[in-house]
Amino acid sequence: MAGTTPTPARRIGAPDSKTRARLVDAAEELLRAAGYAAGTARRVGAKAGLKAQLVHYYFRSMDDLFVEVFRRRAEENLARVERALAGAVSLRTLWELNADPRGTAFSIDFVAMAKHRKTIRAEVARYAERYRAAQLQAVKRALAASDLSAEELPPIVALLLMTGLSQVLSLERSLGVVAGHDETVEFVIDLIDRLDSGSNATTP
Amino acid sequence: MAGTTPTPARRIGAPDSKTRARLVDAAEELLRAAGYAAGTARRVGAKAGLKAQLVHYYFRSMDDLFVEVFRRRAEENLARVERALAGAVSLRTLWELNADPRGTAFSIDFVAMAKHRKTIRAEVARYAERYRAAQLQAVKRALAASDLSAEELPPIVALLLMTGLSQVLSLERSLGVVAGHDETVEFVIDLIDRLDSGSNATTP
DNA sequence: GTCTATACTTCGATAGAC
DNA sequence: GTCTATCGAAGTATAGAC
Repeated sequence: MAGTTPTPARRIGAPDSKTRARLVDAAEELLRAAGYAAGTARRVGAKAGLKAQLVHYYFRSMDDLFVEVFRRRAEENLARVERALAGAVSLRTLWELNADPRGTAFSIDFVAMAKHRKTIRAEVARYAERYRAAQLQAVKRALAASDLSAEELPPIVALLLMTGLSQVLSLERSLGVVAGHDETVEFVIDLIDRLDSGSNATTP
Repeated sequence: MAGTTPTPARRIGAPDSKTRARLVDAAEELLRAAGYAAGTARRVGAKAGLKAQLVHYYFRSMDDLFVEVFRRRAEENLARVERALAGAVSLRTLWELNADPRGTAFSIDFVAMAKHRKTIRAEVARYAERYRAAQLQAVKRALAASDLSAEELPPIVALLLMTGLSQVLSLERSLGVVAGHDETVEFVIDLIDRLDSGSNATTP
């Protein structure tokens, strides 16, 4: 994984430069507000109040910049989630972490990008795996505290259902399609609470 | 809804032109293979073996072309689904329709586009609503045939869970992240089959 | 009705000035 | 170590030739 860059022909700015950080900020804001098609060096520069060429001084390519944007947000997100899941945790907490729009909304563009740019795909996949692993541990613990056995509801199934649901809700919301959302969320939270409190006798 | 175009300043080619259809084909193929960032007039033209300028003769803008690509595929999909859901239908059939990658894989790019281009968003949202409505009818009928009441599992909840799950599976698959997928699919299909056959006594 | 020559804007990237 | 002047390629769109 370390021999990917053949010979760095061009000089690249210091990783801890303040200017560099400003560019990453600007790029993130731009991607969030206007999607990845708007992620051009010129626009990033303009947004940061800097010359566009600086982008290419601090980043070998636009993809490198995008990866940096993603990585910074991803690490922050992971840290937040791992912190929240450190101790004993309820399914309710997990649900709310997943429903937090900070992750999803903005990552749709990255998933779209990931489909055809391998450096980005690698980054997104690595993050997805770490995120999944952290959550799975928490789901396992939460379900162990309920009176549902792992055969009745395997943790990975519960997790994928929750993840899928919050993703589809967030995605539809971004389209303005929200029919049935409230009802569904209410139902699921109710179900989750019953599992958390350890009595699921009548639950389908 | 009909007065959107102020004054068509430029001449536009006939909607039933054979050349036009070739361009739509090329664009669809390109989007599928290389994502929406590759959807440029020059590339579409090249792929179709035609001059790039023809794209602008047949479509007022690139967005118009994308809308056309989406609409054509969406209508085809809807027809296919409505046909499949016409008669009595099982949850299993519904699940398999949803899991069909023909829809999802390629629509991620459109959802990403939709977030920031309003003509595309309108088209995608309209499709999402029609698709949802068709499926919801089918879920209602399928669940009515099971021995689960609408309070125990509201149709919209079942539908959003299924949709979310197949979306998240497809999305992760595109990243190469597939841990737990097989197990989850097996579990869900098993659950679905039990519901379809009308005996869910022991189901969580 | 169909296509092309052309305009002009914006792109990523680099070589070289400070 | 930091930034800028500049390049060639690629982008959308139109006006006008067939």
